[in-house]
Amino acid sequence: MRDTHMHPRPIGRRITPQRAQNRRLAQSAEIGTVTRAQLAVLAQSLTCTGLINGTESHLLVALINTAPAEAFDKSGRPIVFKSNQQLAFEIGRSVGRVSRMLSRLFDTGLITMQDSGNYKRYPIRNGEGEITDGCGIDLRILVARYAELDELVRQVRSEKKAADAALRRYRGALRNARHALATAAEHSEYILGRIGARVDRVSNLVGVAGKASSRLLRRATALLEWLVERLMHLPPRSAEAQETENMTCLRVENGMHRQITTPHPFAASNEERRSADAEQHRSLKASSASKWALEKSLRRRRREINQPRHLPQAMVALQDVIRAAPALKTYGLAPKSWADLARAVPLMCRFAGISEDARRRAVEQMGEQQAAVAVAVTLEKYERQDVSSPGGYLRAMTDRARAGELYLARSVFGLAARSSMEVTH
DNA sequence: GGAAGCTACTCAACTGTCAT
DNA sequence: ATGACAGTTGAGTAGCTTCC
Repeated sequence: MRDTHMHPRPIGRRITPQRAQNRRLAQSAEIGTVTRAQLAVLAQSLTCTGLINGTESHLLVALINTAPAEAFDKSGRPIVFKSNQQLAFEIGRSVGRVSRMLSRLFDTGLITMQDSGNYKRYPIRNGEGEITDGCGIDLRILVARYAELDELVRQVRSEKKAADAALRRYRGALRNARHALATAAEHSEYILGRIGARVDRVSNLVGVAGKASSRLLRRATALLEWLVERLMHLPPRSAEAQETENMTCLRVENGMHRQITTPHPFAASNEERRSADAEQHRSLKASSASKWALEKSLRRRRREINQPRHLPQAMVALQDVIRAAPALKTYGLAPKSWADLARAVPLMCRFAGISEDARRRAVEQMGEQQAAVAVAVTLEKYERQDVSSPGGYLRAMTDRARAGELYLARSVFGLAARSSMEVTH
């Protein structure tokens, strides 16, 4: 049955819980802690985080530059009263597009807006003519979120750098491996064929290198480098050296590691060619057991990229978490992967009022993924008013995790069941 | 003649939908 | 992703009518 109280067409800019929350956040901003120039630089950098696109960034920069620099001083009020028409003219887009982009920026929490009855933007001044408030585009939320957004930009940049480095190193390793195969004369056709097949297999598993995850690339690189070293008759690396390259864990985690005990797996003597080949087969078999396991783990990793990773302790799917915590949707969060959910943790904590310290401890104790689930559960319970102190609730969960008594899956499935009951009734 | 009230119109903003 | 269009809102304003 249709709700007769609902207007068929909502009039004016919609006020969602998230927008209301953003307004509250804007009011808590400490003006004077960030300059206009800093915000302009940040606004230009935000495109790399995926929060906004280029046009939205352009509009945001235009808004920041519209407010006088003094508006960001301690006694200032960074509120913009420019019309959509003027903004559209300045950024070379239509008025309708500007209106929509402002809504998007409002949703993303990069601006807030206070509309007047007739949508006109105007300042409210005190007796001395100073602007104390106004109906317009409020930039205070940028000041409030500056540290968080700046950190996000830095993080994304460093991840990109690491990903680029992994890509370059993988391409180099693949080139080296193929070159080593082409120039290696001292091995039999059979051995070269087998190693060549393994190089091809690694290359196929990685697929388009530019689209592969940096973790997958690093593992593939390590495998290729190992194959080259075997072709070059280099002695196996010491455990310490491997550890410094963050490789040890790769072998330990598959649980099938066999340490290479033969220092020179490929004998060179012509007289002993036959037996050496046999030895090579054996040593390749033995020493490559761990590497073969590594290839298997590469395949597994590839599957994990497309499918949600299961929690080590509780088999919870991302969809279960989303069903369990409709508050995520309420706040405009729609994680498509575990990484998305982990990235949303600072924002969720902000919405729930969970302190930085509580969040850090949860991540340290549970790991990013499980902590993200715990924070989502806390946010949902806070939204349902089941808990009055979300920070305390999260700390209690962290303590239970430390004691090995945290069963997040139960909470997730319980909340999901409650949500589906509420939907059906 | 001036004040008050009514009406029609303009303006600036929003959203939904459709086409490109 | 973007622009265009239709339909909506309420404040502001101009012009007209009515009343004192």
